[in-house]
Amino acid sequence: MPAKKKSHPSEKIKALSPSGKKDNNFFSQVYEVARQIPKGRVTSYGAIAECLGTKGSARMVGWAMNGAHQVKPRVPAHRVVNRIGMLSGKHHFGHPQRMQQLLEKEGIKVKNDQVVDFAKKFWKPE
DNA sequence: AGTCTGACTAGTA
DNA sequence: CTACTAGCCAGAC
Repeated sequence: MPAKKKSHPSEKIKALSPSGKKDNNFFSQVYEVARQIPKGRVTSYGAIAECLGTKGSARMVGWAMNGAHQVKPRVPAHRVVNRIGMLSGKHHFGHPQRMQQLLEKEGIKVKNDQVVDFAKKFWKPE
């Protein structure tokens, strides 16, 4: 029975220790940047990673996003897509169409799992 | 302790 | 254009 148990990184976040954990710091940074994404804009994992100084570790950003669903304050993970504007993370939402719906609700047009005018909607973190 | 996977990206063939 | 590889780093087994 091929049942791969995918643990969510958020478990760690939820049980974060105020004492200080470096992994938690990285996650927090990702969330912080993600929250700065203006409504109606999107960004890419690589952009966030670069902003954090960990360019090349875009995977870690995606991994951090995996736990963003239950992090408080809420993180607009739906505004984060891959470099070509594709909703690569839609499968990680409650429903695969949830992400697209959230984006369209904010004025982002999505077609075929891709953000329309991605270059115009793209927002680069500071 | 070694191996595999992953919401990524850039480069090469 | 597509296919594959390497780098990245944390977590699960």
